[in-house]
Amino acid sequence: MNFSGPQFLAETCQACTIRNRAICADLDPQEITLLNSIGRQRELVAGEHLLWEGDEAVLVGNVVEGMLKLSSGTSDGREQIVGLVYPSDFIGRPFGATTPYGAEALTDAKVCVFQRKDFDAFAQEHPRLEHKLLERTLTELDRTRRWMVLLGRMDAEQKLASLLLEFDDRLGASLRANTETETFELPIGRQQIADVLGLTIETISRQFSRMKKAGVVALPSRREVTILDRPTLKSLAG
Amino acid sequence: MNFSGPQFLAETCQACTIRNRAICADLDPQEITLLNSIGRQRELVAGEHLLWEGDEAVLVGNVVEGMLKLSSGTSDGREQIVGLVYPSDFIGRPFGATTPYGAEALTDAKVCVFQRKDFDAFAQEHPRLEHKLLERTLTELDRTRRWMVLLGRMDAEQKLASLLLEFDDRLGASLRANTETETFELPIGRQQIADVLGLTIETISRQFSRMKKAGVVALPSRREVTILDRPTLKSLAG
DNA sequence: CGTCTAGTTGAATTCCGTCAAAGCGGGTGG
DNA sequence: CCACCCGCTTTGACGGAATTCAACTAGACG
Repeated sequence: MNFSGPQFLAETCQACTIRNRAICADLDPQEITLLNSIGRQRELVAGEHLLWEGDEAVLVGNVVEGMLKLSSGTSDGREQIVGLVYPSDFIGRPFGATTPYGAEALTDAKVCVFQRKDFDAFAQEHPRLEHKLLERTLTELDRTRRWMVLLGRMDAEQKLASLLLEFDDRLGASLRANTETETFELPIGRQQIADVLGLTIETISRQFSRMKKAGVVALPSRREVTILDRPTLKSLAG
Repeated sequence: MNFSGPQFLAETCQACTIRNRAICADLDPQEITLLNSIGRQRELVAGEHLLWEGDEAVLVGNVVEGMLKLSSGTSDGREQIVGLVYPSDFIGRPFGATTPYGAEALTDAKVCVFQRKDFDAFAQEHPRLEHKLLERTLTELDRTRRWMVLLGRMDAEQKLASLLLEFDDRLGASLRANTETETFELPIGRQQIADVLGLTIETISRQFSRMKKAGVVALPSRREVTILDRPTLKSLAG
């Protein structure tokens, strides 16, 4: 089955939920059609890899739905998550030989993918696209550097509080059960929270328990968090 | 005194030592002249700030000589260095409202600076420049993410060993006393090494002492390091 | 020669990691 | 429908690595 015909995908693009937030925003209809002709939608199930660390960089894309993690392994087999990728975020390494980190779906996900060399060529000829990509990359670099402060200078409590606030912010309306409550669904399990924050699963668990006992959050289920006392949570985040 | 006349700077650019490594490489003579007309050279003494964290982003530039650090402070007054900037590296935050971290000269330095809005406008009209900047930003993002693995998952010994190897690599010929020895000059003091690695000055000092005692490095002076046993140092870095 | 800053070293403490065991919950098969 | 199982999470006890606090030392500079 081949979905890469311009016709089919042009329609997909029109209906695309991230159409005006992703890097393809601002392209004119003709450019969109052209971009369509080189890309295709790909569905990932939770746990499926899109990119493997160290592989040749063959794919780039845009996340349409779901969440992915970017991660890098250490020599002793542990892992550090170096980025979380949300809908409308760009993924992959254009203009480079190898992918310096793996990308794995955390939830079922939908990604609009391109062969890197097709994308590179297209980008070179469409400065507006490159400009969007540049802005996005600069923003991502800022975010990554803020994260470095977290990894380098914060204790376990500050790290977890910060992450919960970030989830609450970035998942926003999309994954929140409804707009009235302060409850949201965690996109990742305890082990991966640990891998994001540079801690162990036991430390995460203990910090959750402490926050629960202190009445700052409630944990209706393993994958849900309710913020009971936002000001305190913010102060814990430092 | 005004150095911003096209004439003067056009000549400066021709003689620029980083001319073919920085983002201005690949521009044609006409573009260079134009770029000159909006930029100027600025000399910094060690310790001088080029950008303040949180300030409005007014400046961007290229480092010509010397080294700078990018850093972000924590609420309790400690600091995390989020990037080291070497000659030919780009510095500052184009297309953004505020500078998310401070930039301070570690050594006396020479920087080719532009008003951000002038640079933004120029970049928008010169896709080749934006492309260079994009490549550079992508590379910087990769480097930053590798650093996250270091901050999140390595112990003090691995962190310091990794940093020494990076210095040895990146300072290369430029700051190395001479090409035959394994000695190089540290661009930063103990406190700032600690701020790079997310550790304290005491821990850095102890790790240096351990490596010295183990015969892996020698420390001819506070600011010099000699690598005596590179294979072991590499294995310490993990 | 004294002062000042940067770095080193030591002792006590704290936080987090490690190891181990038990608890929970969702799914499957009897 | 229930019992069992498996993976994930929680909790506890302990040890170790890094921080903290504090005293001391080495150079640099007047």
